Amino acid sequence: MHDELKLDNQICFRLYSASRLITQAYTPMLTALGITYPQYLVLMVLWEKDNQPVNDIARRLLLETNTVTPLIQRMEKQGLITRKQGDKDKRQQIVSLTLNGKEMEERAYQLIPPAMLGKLSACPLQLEDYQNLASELDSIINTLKK
Amino acid sequence: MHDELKLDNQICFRLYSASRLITQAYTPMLTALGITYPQYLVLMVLWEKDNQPVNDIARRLLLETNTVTPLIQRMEKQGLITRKQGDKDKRQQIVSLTLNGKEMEERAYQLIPPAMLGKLSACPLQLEDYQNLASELDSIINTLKK
DNA sequence: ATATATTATATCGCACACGATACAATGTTA
DNA sequence: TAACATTGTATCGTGTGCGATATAATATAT
Repeated sequence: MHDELKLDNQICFRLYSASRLITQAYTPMLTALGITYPQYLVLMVLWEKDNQPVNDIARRLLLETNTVTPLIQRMEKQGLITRKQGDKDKRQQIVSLTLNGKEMEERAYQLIPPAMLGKLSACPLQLEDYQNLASELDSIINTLKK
Repeated sequence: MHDELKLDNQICFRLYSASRLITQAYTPMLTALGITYPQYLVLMVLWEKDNQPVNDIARRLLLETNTVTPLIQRMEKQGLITRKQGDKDKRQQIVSLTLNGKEMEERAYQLIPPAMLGKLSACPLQLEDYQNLASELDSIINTLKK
């Protein structure tokens, strides 16, 4: 038995588990808003800057466009965003928030941060630990992203 | 614009991205072995302890059995594992490694750790940082898991 | 200007994740 | 022991992720 192949020695398994568990923790609040976690990510991108082409959204989220295209198609059906062909570049599809999509920001702000604080209140990590964690994750992300 | 809803302030988005990127980094080696990352996780569980029921594998990976069942069905088709009904409890399906599944451990050991070391060689994190990261992720995992 | 290469998006196929549900085997209780 | 609850696995439906491919629009090069 090689120690390198033990589950408990794998950073990757920890990342995979932590990512799934924290997404699961978001789910009840997101369900109340009628959205999924990746849809929430797209909304956050658009709340920061509206009217972006698919490509920019995908790059911001480090996702492929063939993941984002069906995602925003579902969001369009749900009335959260609209799409229109770009003016300068007719290949682009510019994604814009609907009123519904814009109003969801305030509801998310009221709902999600306090609920997540509650869910992580039993976690022994301090503010400093979270900052370290963020910095370590950024190192890994920057090393591995194209 | 609420700071709490900025993508760059989200630990969850970092976890989600780091998890995807590091899984992507594994993919070329796993493809060479003919398996996926979740299948690799199941193999690691069985390399540590063979002949386990579906439920124990799922619990070890913090996954639901309705995720693991189709996963091991595909692995059975590929000849990596076999399933047989439990003796004491006939509801259980005991999952066992085939010779092929057993032999993959040595191939994985030769292939994966050195390749991952290479891919992360440009990462500025030191051994101590990885240990901190593991510990911080464990805190989050233990807080959120059932 | 035209042939060629690149880019932006979309479609398809496959493998997860997971909520909801079904069902048989086991445990529990009156 | 008969009725009921629980447990272990499986099935189904939906929504990602992503490799492979297609297509139209744009950029580049000759």
